[in-house]
Amino acid sequence: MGTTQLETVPEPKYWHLKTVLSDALDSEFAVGEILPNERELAARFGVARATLRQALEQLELEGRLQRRRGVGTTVAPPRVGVAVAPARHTWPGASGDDWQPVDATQSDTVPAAVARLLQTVPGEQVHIVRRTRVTNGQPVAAELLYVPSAAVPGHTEGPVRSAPARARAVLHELQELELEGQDRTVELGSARAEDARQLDRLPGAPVLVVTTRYVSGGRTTAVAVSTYRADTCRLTFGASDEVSLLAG
Amino acid sequence: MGTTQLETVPEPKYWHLKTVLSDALDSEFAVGEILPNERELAARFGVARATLRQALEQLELEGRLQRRRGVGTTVAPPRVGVAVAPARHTWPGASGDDWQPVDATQSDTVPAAVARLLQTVPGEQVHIVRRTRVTNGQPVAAELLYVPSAAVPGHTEGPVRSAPARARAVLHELQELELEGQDRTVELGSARAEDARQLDRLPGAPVLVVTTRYVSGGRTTAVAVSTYRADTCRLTFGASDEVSLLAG
DNA sequence: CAGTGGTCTAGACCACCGT
DNA sequence: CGGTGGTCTAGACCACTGC
Repeated sequence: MGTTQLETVPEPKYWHLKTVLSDALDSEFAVGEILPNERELAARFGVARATLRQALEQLELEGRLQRRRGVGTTVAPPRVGVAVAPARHTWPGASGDDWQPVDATQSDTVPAAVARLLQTVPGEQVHIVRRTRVTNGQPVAAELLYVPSAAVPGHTEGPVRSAPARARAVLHELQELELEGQDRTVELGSARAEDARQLDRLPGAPVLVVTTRYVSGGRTTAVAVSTYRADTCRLTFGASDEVSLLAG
Repeated sequence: MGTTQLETVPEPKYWHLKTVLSDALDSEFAVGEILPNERELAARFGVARATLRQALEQLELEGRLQRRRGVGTTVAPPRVGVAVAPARHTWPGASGDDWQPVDATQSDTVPAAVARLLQTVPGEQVHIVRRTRVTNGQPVAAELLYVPSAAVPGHTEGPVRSAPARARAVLHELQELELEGQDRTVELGSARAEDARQLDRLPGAPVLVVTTRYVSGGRTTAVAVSTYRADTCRLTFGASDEVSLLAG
């Protein structure tokens, strides 16, 4: 450094910091390694802690770092590729998907965006199935699946069952229907408090929200809203995961 | 409030603020309307400006707000649905896509991730085509398309052409090849300086990075890295856009 | 308990936009 | 030029983790 005369177009400090840290991560740190704490890093770079944190936040957003309160900041492993669109259209809960049913409830109020997709009227009963997706032992996604009760009029009123069993019952009924099509949207969101808990993140953490519409009998029969951890996930669409192809 | 006994788990102020602001946006503001400036809002809510900004940042991330330096904070329109995966596989630059070629260069160095996908060796020449995607007059995405020069050995050495013409030449050559397949990944990233300029955002702005692999002749023939504005875009995959279906 | 990251404050200055 | 959002500082306290 010395007498820095540079910065004709002053680059924000945190931006420059991010670059420096990023290079250091590539060359001097191994995955899982713990970085010095924020106060020390800030001192080492001669900036306020808030500025240092701005750089760390960006790197975390890009999946380079992982920070945990009370523990420290570690170097994150490369993002996991998670398959979102299987080769053939299938209902959620079809054999082979790696989602785990959590529970199921019934409600007559759903988010406005979901009601619009399902074309339900206010007050109409809808099953809400919660599921989790786990990859390599890490939770990567939480899902809420909305199915109008009218679409699956099965005899689910049997004896009291466990929460996962109720979820499985709804999913099982879906398989009976003919799936005519599906489409998806992906957008950025922030984790609601409940999702955050499931994903082992703080509320507000960045997530990729995948909304899937399932079409059967000429109408939207189910809507799944899946929230994936944006810091650790790379969503894959199409033929196959990059890794498996390169291995071939 | 009064003597708030609630909050056994105290909710952060900025989180609560975000909720309050979000509700206010729904009920009291119209799209495009300008909010009071940050200093005034902070005073009105009795918090430091930094705290207020934390809430605004989240709302901007979710596409509810739009902030511009020197101008102010406005209520954002709903996110635009942009089709990412067409019904049939096509090469980039096929007639009908709404990308605009910007320029094309040749280089022997590409990002490591791209080189891995293309299986190019260091030093191998690769065409790099820049394109922009514009929807409703707003730039929504910037793209870098990488094509190994060996894959398109056409006679592009003709007379000097304009930058867009060079780009079109490469794209045109691609159409001649048979496209055998493609797959995509979507992940969260932050805008590089150059992308940020094209997208009319500040560097580091959150973007959705779509990486498309085009397969021809049994190998990866092209890789497109498209960065979409995460604040304004909702990527759509599959049959069709939600809007067009609901309209039917 | 000590140490970590997360939240919050009250200020300052800068870069940018429109008038 | 005045007003906006963007950056930065130097502190403080809190919530969580692990020993």
